[in-house]
Amino acid sequence: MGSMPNVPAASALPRRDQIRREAARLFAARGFLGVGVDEIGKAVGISGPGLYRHFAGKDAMLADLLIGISERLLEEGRRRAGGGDGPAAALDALIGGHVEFALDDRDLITLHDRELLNLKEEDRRTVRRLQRGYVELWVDVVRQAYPPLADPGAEPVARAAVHAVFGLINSTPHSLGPNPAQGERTGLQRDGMAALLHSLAHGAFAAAADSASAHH
Amino acid sequence: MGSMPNVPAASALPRRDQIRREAARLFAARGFLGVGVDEIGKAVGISGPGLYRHFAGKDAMLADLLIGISERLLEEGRRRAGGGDGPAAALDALIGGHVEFALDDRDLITLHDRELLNLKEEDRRTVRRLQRGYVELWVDVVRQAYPPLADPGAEPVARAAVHAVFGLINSTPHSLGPNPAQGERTGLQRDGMAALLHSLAHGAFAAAADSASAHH
DNA sequence: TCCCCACGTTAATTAACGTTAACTTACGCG
DNA sequence: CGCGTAAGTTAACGTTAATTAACGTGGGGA
Repeated sequence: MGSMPNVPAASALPRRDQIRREAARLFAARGFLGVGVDEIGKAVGISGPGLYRHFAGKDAMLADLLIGISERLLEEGRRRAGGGDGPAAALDALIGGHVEFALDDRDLITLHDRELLNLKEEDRRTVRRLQRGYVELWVDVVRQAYPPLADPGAEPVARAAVHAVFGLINSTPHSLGPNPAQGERTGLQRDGMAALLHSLAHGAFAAAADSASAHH
Repeated sequence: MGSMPNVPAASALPRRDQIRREAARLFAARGFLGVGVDEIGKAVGISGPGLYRHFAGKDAMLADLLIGISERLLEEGRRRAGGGDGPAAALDALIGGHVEFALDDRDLITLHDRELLNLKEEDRRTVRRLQRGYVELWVDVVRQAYPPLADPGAEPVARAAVHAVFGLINSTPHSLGPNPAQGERTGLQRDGMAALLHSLAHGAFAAAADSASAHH
């Protein structure tokens, strides 16, 4: 217990992270219940129950992935929202961060709202608490950036708009083929898609603000 | 074979439709692989293998649901797009139809892009063909309604925007609680949500058009 | 040198699930 | 009246999957 001889340096990535990556890929491709532990094991070069040296079980892998991504989103969101260049810049930073995430960690984004129901109650509550915090962060920033949404009666509108924009940005897994290899498939490479999603998000929020100011 | 004595009229809904509804509800709540046939049976008042009198198997139920919804979407989409009052009205009608669908058939919308991977190859191809047709319909109408998107180079932008707007509208299952009982929970009842989603969709398309005209 | 522990392996256990078989019941029709 | 068929029932079968047990191995301190 008094030594830390752990400097892998060989396969560049600790076993645990390697398992995380492959599990995320497989879960995203065929669903949590659709992939067996043997399959995950084979993907990292060990076989089946060997995984239990690194994770308490299949459930624990999913929980680790979902909690991890939720924490990263919230943390990075807080960092970006606190950029201190005014609400408009903060919203821009939030959108940019979420878009980056959706484009670069497609597997996790997919799992994030697809496999919540396969978590045990406690982990599900943890993830939901983090998600709620992330949504609140966005709602606050959006309402500052678009004054019509700051009206107390417009709070549900702002919240719904935030959820809708998440759906919009998270739709990229469906828009691009399942392979992140080359980005040249249907036209529109990564950066173009990022810019477009950014515009769409802004357009949606602006429309929400118009809608709110017209309604009252 | 020469008689049609089938006028149920008792439970208002033929068994087959009752099974469809409960299966959709359960699949949406816990995932296709997460619910057993016994559970579906119990939900309709018969037990387990009795379902095999109405469907060839669990897979067949899912296939029926996904093909059914895809056909309905495409058919209704074509009807609405052909309203003949110009491209702007056509797009409006398309958006309205999809929003109605997302609000009134939440379970099916959820399954539609969540359980495609649990279909057998042939059924999956069928669903994808229908989905592709639906997307093409939208892309055509959007490009007519927003001239900057009609530029040949803007076709991928239009397509991506359509996918993103689907994600936006389909996000309603996450926005509302799991219970469609009363609509008064977080504020924003059904019609308000419908109007908001409509505005957001338009805002997103307008932004896509701006983006495309700025880029060229 | 020895031994401990991280990291694997294969075999066994247990539970669940989809599907089929065999059998029952009610009822519309010739 | 009698019979065929639609619609169920329960029991049994075969598979698959997650987890646990029991066992192996190799390398780094004391």
